[in-house]
Amino acid sequence: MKLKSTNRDELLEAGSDVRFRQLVYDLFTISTHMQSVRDHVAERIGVTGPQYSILLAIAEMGNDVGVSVKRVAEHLHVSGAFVTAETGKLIKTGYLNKQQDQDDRRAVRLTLSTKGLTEIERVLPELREINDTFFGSLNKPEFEDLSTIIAGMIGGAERATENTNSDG
Amino acid sequence: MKLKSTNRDELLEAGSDVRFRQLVYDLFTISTHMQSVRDHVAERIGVTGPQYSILLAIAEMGNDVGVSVKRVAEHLHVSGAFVTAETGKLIKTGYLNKQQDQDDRRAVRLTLSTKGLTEIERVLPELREINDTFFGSLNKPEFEDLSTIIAGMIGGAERATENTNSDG
DNA sequence: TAAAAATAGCTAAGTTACTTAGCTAAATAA
DNA sequence: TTATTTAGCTAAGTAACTTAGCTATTTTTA
Repeated sequence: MKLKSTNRDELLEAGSDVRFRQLVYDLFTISTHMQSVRDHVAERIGVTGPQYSILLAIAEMGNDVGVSVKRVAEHLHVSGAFVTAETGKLIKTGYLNKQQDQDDRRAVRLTLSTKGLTEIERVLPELREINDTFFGSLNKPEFEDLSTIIAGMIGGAERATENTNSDG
Repeated sequence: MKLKSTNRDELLEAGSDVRFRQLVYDLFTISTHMQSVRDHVAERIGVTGPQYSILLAIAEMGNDVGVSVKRVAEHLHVSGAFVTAETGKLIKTGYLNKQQDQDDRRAVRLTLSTKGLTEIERVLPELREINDTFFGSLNKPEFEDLSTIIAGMIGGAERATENTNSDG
């Protein structure tokens, strides 16, 4: 079976794309494991995986002022409706607070509650341990190379998927 | 907000894990885009994303002899039941063939049908174009570094998730 | 400045991609 | 030979989303 999934010489070895395909497969595998970690940590603090992502997004993007549903949705690459639904649950279970944005009264300011903050902090030591195992193979230059290379790929990844939705 | 999601000095910059967290976030983003590509290519040949993964797994793992449900499930990190269900649909729609394994009559040998093979090949030129955009930022040494680093991470990723299921 | 268009969020309804549990049949180990 | 394990299948359920359509605002434009 000849599959040859790239034309670029840079990604071929002696004309073969075997290493390239292995890379794609490995990236999938890593991503699966990253999801498992996230789900595990989420479970520890009593929320689902996606809910944990939402809590973290708010923590990272500005828990002081609060974050809109839209910003969370864009950050996580999910629909606004989904964020509305899940943040609703997180409010009901006491992890989040929500206020109307006084500058734009259509919008909303989501912030972590004390419970939300506490729980995120409570799980941090375990998260660090897991991450240190997960990324244990990386030394400093590898970490830096990987960061740089992966960050550099985002643009291409976006461009590659742009024309991928709905056209002929 | 101090989150600090790793203890390892190698992953910190001036004590901050900002770059590390960005890496984790970027890996998630890349993986989302990879999924989009897969779903798009799948749609082109008339199957769902997971079904396309199954077809590819069989193509890669040995379409000549045929592949068991179990091997496909392990390769894709999904349950056997799911592979049974999806391959059932792929047989009904004519992309796959299934025979009993004569050496182990509990087991099964899945192979691509002519249609399955043809469709995979028909979409290859477009897949190559997409991949070349997606991975367009990589030059040869970057590709090699990335492949090596990511491959090296698999073990740690597995170890990190091992104790992540069900224990206290 | 009034009307038109765009934007933020919410609700309802649906879909997809899975999983677990329990079964049968065959293979392997005790 | 019996007990255990393994491969696959079926049935039932669930989590994680999506789209479409609505209302209330805000922004644009004519």
